Amino acid sequence: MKKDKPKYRQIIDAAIIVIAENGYHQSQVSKIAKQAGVADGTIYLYFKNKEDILISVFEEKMDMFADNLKEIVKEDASASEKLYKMIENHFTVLSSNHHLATVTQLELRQSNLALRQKINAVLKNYLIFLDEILTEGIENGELDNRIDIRLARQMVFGTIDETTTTWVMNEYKYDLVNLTEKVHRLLFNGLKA
Amino acid sequence: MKKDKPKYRQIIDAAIIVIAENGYHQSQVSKIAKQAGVADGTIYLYFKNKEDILISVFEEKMDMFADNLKEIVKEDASASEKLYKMIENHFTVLSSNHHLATVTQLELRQSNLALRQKINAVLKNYLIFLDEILTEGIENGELDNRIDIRLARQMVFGTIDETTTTWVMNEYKYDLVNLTEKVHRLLFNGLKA
Amino acid sequence: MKKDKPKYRQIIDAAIIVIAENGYHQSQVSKIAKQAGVADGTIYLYFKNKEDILISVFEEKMDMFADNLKEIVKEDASASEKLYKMIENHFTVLSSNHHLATVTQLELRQSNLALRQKINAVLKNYLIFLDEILTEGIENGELDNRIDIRLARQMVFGTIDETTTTWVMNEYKYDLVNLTEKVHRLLFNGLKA
Amino acid sequence: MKKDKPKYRQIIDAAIIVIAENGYHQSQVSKIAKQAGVADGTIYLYFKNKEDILISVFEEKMDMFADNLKEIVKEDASASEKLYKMIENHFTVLSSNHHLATVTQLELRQSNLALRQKINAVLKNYLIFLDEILTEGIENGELDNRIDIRLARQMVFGTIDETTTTWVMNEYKYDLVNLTEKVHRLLFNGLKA
DNA sequence: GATGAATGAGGATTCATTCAT
DNA sequence: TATGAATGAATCCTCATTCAT
Repeated sequence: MKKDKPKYRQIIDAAIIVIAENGYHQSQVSKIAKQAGVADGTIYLYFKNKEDILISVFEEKMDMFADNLKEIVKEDASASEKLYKMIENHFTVLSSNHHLATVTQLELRQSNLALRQKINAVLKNYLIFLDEILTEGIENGELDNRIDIRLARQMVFGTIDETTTTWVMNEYKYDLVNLTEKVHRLLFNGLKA
Repeated sequence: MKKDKPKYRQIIDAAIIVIAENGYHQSQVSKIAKQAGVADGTIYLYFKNKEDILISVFEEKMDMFADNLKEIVKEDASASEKLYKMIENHFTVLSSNHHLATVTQLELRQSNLALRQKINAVLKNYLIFLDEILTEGIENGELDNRIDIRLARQMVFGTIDETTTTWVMNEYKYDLVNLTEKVHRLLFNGLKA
Repeated sequence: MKKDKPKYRQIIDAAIIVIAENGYHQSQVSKIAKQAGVADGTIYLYFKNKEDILISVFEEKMDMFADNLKEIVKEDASASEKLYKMIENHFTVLSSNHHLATVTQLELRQSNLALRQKINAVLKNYLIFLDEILTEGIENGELDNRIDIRLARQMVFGTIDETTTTWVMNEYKYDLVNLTEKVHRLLFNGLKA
Repeated sequence: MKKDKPKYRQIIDAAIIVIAENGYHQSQVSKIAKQAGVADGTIYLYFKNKEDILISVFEEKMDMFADNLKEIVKEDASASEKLYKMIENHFTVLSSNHHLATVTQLELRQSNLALRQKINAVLKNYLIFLDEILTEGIENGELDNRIDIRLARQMVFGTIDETTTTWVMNEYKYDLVNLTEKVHRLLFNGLKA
């Protein structure tokens, strides 16, 4: 499996650094190769093309979010608590890796539509778990049963995403994790029964 | 004033059509010129460069949103009603112009960071009016005085934006304006006292 | 018409020189542009792509052969005389332009199959006139009526071509036109009644 | 001797198959290695470089032609008969191996000049025997003593070659060996006393 | 003001060859 | 002998912008 070889991760990590530091349009394959300490051609032993590197960056990192979220969903807790943990996890992961935050919130969005659609497919995994939290909350009477799951998901994701993007655009100059409680309150108030 | 000359608007309108139909990365200056019925060089008599065309597209159209919103804010109505009208206006304008919706929600986001930052500056105008609604609502006791205005604004804008983008990505196949009430309820519940 | 503009011919002529002097595989577009005294991009205002330059080189020059041959065919002369003039014309044109001879006999044959097939299509024009000479000669009893036109054409063209290629590979060190008479005798003996 | 080891022939045979099926420009060393069932690196234990493989392909197969021709020359027969057998042999060998015919008539000609010059050196062996037939024929009065041996050789070889190439380009859809008699008549008529 | 021909910088990708194992 | 992962040089084409007319 290519993904288990050390060079695969080396290149993924190099891509995040290069994109964060140079911007999407200034991240040539040769720059990524240099940062990864491999030859240009080596990139193509592990990735089909440049786009494939970018999708892989997203997949690898999104899996981390999804895995964490999966754990959270499994826990024995209220929907409110799970939502809280989800927001906290999202903010914590990105707070601890500014490069990754820049890449996901700003740079990757400059990619073409085809790539963005693939990225959205990856996002689906994440949103499935969010849907579970919402469904569960409605069933146990904690959330308003008149809410439309799809819209609710868009509110939650849109708010988290917009909050994170604003934080990145303000160059991380305030503490993102500190906002968890307020964001949670806004969102939960909107959803609760 | 260049903006008042007919060719200025011709080019702006051509740009929206070309970008919506061909995608951001396939919208060469020569294509826009052809659609506008002018020579390539003429573009540069009205716009500094290509980026300037795109910013102007956004400015022109955003002004329409902002102007509408300004009227809404001035009305004698509750914060809830104003929020409702704002969402409704946003959805109505984009519903009536799919080209414009595609351009603002998908295509323009593929532009580089510099352009996106300028677009954000334009957005500020819009968000200022949103802030007014929120501030007013807090002052008259309609909204929870513990809410953080900035976060609230991000929730409102993030939700509207995410909802619109999802609608565009689903190729307008359901009615966006119909969602106004549900979106309003979700948001207002999150904000109310 | 692009073909009538001076830059079109400038580029064609530059291509012949560059290919003859550097070989097919060392004839980069930028080299041709430099030789032609235009920018790289200008090439693409006149030619679809690199292959199109090469096909055009062949077309332009082959037309010269075909035009001359057309005149010869029209003359009031025996098949033997027409064949003689055809060989003489072929040898004379290439003798007077060593660059062109190198390009058609050696370099252009290194191109890929697709290009060679297009070149063959161009050759058809030339061979049609050759067929006319042969048919006429059979009809007036000058040539053996048992000959297969297609094979005869292949003998004539194959011999002329092989003779020319050998001359180019020997670096033009003997006089090609001087061989006309001997080549004509060999071929005509093979064909005559 | 490397040539006697089984892998040497394996690689030669693999090269013919790969080139015939994929075309010269799509016949990467790795593809030939795979077809031969060896590792890429192994190729370089038997051949100096890629060009060396191609020359060897030609050498091996040309030797077959030359060996056959040698036998023909030795026979006690007229020049006319020997010429007939030579043409017949040439057509028969290539008719029975379409892969080889495609490779020698079309694909190998796409190689660079250096390779083609080496191929010509290999051809010399073949042409020496042809020269012998011609010299003998002149000496015994069968052929016209005014013919130029070099030109005669070019006519014979050019005609055979052009006939074969046309047959390959027409995708072997008629019988090449059937043309022997007609080709022989054309050529011999050109040469006879 | 208007034109459109000309410019030229910039980058993803392939593949023959090597060499440590 | 045999392997195959790694190397890195090399090039066609696009398109925003200019400027002579």
